[in-house]
Amino acid sequence: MAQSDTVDRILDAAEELFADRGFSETSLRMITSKAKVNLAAVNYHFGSKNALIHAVFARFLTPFSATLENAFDDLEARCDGEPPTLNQTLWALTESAVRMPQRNEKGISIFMRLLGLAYTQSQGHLRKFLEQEYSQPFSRFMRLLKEATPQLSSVDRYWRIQFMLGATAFTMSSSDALRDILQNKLGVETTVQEIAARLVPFLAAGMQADDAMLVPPAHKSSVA
Amino acid sequence: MAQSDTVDRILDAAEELFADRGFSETSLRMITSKAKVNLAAVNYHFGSKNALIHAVFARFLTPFSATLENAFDDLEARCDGEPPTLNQTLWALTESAVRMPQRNEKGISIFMRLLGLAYTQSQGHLRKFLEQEYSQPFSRFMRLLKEATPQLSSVDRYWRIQFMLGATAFTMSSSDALRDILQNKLGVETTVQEIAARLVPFLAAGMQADDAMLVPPAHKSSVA
DNA sequence: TTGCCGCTCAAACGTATGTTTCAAACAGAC
DNA sequence: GTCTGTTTGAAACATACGTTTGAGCGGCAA
Repeated sequence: MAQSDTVDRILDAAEELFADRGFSETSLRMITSKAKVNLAAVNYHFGSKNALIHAVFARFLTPFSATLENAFDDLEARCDGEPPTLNQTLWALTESAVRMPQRNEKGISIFMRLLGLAYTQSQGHLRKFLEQEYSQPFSRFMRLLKEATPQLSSVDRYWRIQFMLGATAFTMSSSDALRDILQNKLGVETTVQEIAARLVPFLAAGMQADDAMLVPPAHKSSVA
Repeated sequence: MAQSDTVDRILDAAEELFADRGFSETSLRMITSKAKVNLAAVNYHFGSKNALIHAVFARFLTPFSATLENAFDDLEARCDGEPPTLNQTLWALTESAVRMPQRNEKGISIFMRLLGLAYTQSQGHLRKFLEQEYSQPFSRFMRLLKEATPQLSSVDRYWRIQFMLGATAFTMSSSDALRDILQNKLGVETTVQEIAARLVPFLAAGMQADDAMLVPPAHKSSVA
């Protein structure tokens, strides 16, 4: 009761502050005062700030990676030997993300923004932690992508996967701000699910673009 | 002589360190010791750390935005009234970036990584600075995108532009790391030009994807 | 030469950070 | 109630940061 309350309050506050401001821009004092918890509690329960960062990620990444494995299991079972298509694979991923139980209404966008920060703010320890902790579902996703795009060379596929990651992490990480802008400019409401629904076709199309065009087009030519 | 030497040495060191480690993770003491310059020189010549960050961006962004305006002028002149195509617009942008005179061999990737960080590390002051300093070429680019994709609804176009920005900023902001990984895994060397050459077709294809697919594929729809 | 001004330098300042300490409060078992 | 191990609390610690200070240097005009 006492422990888990404090621990969870710290995790909640840290999660939100990290997502808002980044890791090194968020101090332990901000976290503990937002969580209404004593400063020393962080080091007592987690050991260090870096370990707290890891715990924040583990709290949502561990159940998510389990959900994702199940989704991949289902998908491969349904496909019965045939490799799943690119669209199926991408949808399995996004549906797993969207279906994760949310702690609050901002849940999924915090989730996404943290993932984006993890890749972006080159915190060596975090990268190492994520790699050795969650390599399995990641590798599996990569394998599915590979089987779904046999026409691509390894190098092309590698870069296009980075492009997908970037579009996803970036968009999701600032989806709140972007949604607000859209609301103000065009008077349109948008849910995270709708953003995902727009993102997936974009990614799939990019992933499957003709890879012939490795030099700038001659000046007149254009995409039909 | 004395002044410009110190100023440039500071800018060079800051540029490289910022690109390597981010802004708040880079201290003035790291910068001045790398530049072999006294600590106080930064505040003397630039006024503050934030002003130094602005100066680093201004040094390459000002000539770049001039180059870009010229490229857009040329493009629109060549098209003679017709709106430039999406590919032409994207290539005008990337070629302007790639052709910028480089200070050293890492020039362009530092340039790219800094731009990525600018979007990613939500440093309020930087964003404000860039917006009010370089809004013109940015707006022009947006207008060209709009004219090149008349088939898209405003909302679709809005989100796809965010996807493009994300893929670009994210990839560029970690292009060094990604290049290293690729080098180790597949033993392939990659230049920034080649990354750009892979990125543009990806973006163009995503931008022009069929926008029909706004729900997951049929089998077993799960988002209730 | 003298005086001045732009610049550099070592040192210090005030503040904020992550972490540690140790006493007090607490809970549950006996 | 007493003991025991766990959790909290206020305070301090050492360190790093951005910034400021004031003395000193060097070239150059008068």
